[in-house]
Amino acid sequence: MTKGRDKMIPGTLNVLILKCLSHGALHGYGVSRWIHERADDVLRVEEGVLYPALHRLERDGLIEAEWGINDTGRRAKFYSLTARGERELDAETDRWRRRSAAVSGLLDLSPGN
Amino acid sequence: MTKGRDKMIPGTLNVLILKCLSHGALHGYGVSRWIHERADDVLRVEEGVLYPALHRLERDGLIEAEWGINDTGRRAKFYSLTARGERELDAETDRWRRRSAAVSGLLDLSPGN
DNA sequence: TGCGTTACCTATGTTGTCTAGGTAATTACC
DNA sequence: GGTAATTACCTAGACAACATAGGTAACGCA
Repeated sequence: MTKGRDKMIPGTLNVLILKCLSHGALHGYGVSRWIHERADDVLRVEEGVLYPALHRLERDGLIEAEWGINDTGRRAKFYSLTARGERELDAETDRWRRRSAAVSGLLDLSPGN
Repeated sequence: MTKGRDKMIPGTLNVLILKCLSHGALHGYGVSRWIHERADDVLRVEEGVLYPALHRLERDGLIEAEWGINDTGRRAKFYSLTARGERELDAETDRWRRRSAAVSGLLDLSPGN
């Protein structure tokens, strides 16, 4: 139905952001590139989706932001995981594994049941 | 975050319904049970979610409905896949595999990258 | 000077899910 | 005979999230 490049699986963006930040603090633009590059172009986060998501996660206390300077001396807002964010990452990762396995299991059923 | 029983992964309900109907015509209530039982209680479709989804799929020409009688002589609306629905099932299944593999791949990355 | 990239942001529309109802017929139980 | 559970269908309203389409600004480079 959706033509062209793939976007996100709804409901997976938060956990992907948390996962990305578990490797260290990073700014929004970097998160977007991280997801896109490591997913081999299969997933892409539009900026109009990413920034609101970062703000929600910050509002919910799962990540926290701090203005800083990147490698090239440019100012950027660096996000990092809070303790709650780490716990949430673990919980949501488990949740994803359980549920995606269930979906894949159903889709793998052969026509004869 | 979400307590108790799991619900759907957003965006997967349509393809699961199509998959279910690929085993033969079935009424809405049966689709709901099929998903719930085969997913070992990991996924559950509430009726308030299922019926609107069936109506959307019918509106989009992916399934078609016909009133009939079930095993126990009770009247029920049986849904079956159209040709377009079958093609859509294949396309969406591929799409799911590609994207869920990407998500799982990211979540499986070890902390050191 | 102008383009591309990095970096951030918001607004609006649309869709989909969640919750919470409601109807009606049949079956099972007390 | 009454009532509860099950099967089977449906809608309405709220909310969250994604898609799209904008916009700002600073920097590097040709």
